[in-house]
Amino acid sequence: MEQESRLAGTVRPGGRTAKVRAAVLQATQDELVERGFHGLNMEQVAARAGIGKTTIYRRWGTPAGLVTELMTELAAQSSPPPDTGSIQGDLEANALNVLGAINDPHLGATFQAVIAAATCDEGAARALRAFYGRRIAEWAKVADLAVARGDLPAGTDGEELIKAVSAPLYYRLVVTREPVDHETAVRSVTRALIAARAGAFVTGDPDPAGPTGVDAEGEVSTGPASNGATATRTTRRSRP
Amino acid sequence: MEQESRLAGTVRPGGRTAKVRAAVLQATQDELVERGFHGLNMEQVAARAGIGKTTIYRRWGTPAGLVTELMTELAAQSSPPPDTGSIQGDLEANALNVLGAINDPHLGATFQAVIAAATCDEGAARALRAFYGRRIAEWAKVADLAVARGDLPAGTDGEELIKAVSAPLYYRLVVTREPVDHETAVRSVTRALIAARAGAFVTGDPDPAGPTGVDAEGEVSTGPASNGATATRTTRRSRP
DNA sequence: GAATTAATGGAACAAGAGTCCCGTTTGGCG
DNA sequence: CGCCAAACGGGACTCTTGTTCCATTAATTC
Repeated sequence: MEQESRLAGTVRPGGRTAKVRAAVLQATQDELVERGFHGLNMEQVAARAGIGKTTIYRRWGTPAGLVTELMTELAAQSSPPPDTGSIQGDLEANALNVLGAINDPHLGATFQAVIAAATCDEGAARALRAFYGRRIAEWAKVADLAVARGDLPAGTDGEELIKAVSAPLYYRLVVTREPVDHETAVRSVTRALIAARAGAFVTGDPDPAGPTGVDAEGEVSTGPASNGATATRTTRRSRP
Repeated sequence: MEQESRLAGTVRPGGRTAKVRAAVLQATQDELVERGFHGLNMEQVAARAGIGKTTIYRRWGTPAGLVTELMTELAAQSSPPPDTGSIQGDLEANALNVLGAINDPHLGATFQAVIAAATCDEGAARALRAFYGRRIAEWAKVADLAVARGDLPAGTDGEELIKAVSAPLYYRLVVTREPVDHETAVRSVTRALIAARAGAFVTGDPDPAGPTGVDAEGEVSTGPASNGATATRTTRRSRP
């Protein structure tokens, strides 16, 4: 079950351990590309890495553990946001960065694996949150710069904006499972930017554009039943 | 939660078979809520449903198979979009519908399970695409109505708009794994609507607002390989 | 470069998941 | 009502997955 799971060369970072780790992570990634997360097999990974399976179990415990460390590893390699000088350019850089990651065979497989792992393993979920928390916070800076330049309304929530740019891409990757292409990425930027310029990302202000006012307070309750805002509703209960 | 779901396609839709099916799907859902997808155990489901495990294996084969059928079942129960009379109200109804599904213990667990299953099982992936394809197409009609009323620019792509409203919610559910609340839903509507009114969802027109022109092709590079539009999905079946 | 000790590897072992066989039950139909 | 085919159930069986034990290897320390 739960092993020591001492992460990356904690105690003895010496050459052998590091080599084992590298070989295992590499094998894990290759296996993910070929068979996906659910096909990830500890014994198979061990064989591929040329490592005894005892070692794999001892250090990583489960497939989710392997994937979690792989994600941690990738997190360390993520590129910092460039400052292209325009918020448009920066957001596009972000979108294309995500696009590239999603469509890269290795990275795409890894992300999907971690997402899958996170639905069942708390460690993977933490790694995922940590990764995106950091990444989003980092990219949010470009929005702050834009605000400082006067390119965006004061008070714009940078993190929300970055999320808004990325969301449609991941949504397609994971939920609707459509191919995600360059145009999707660019459009996502355009749409988010329009909303941002209109002040829709200003903190604590859900109702920026007068006529588009949100009257909210529909309150949801009843399971999946729809329950909106204005006018008539055909409230229908689906089966809980 | 006694579902009398009878949907078959089976050769013998008679009483016993249907009861077995209902019991198994119910047990599956309960197990998903308690243990998640990766904890889904065929033997456990069989025991809980009071059904021989041979039957489970024979009819559904794998955990992914169980989850896939569960999703198909839920798809049949999804509620149709209301026509609230305003695009704002309709989109909010959609967002709250999604919100309710995500936050419902049973539905939320099921969605996450199917999403996880879809990353490795082609059947689950198909079911997922089918479900959202239908759902989105159905809700897209409210956008068409809005266009007819003059509430939205002519040529607005309804499906894209619906996706834009849902994406941030699923993104939070699956990727950043933050709680998804009412405000998130409402803001998602606001933002999408602003972009829609500005024409950002008009088909084949990625550059509606002049000054917000997209110069694209900046190409990002760094870190994760960037890659124009190569949609490589690596899904693979588990076992027969 | 010898001692010390963490880390690894291999093989046997235990647990469980998935399959198979075959007898029993049930629904459809004349 | 009685027959037949389809579906179910139980239990034995097999193969995969995960664990344990202990000898071996190699990094660190002095």
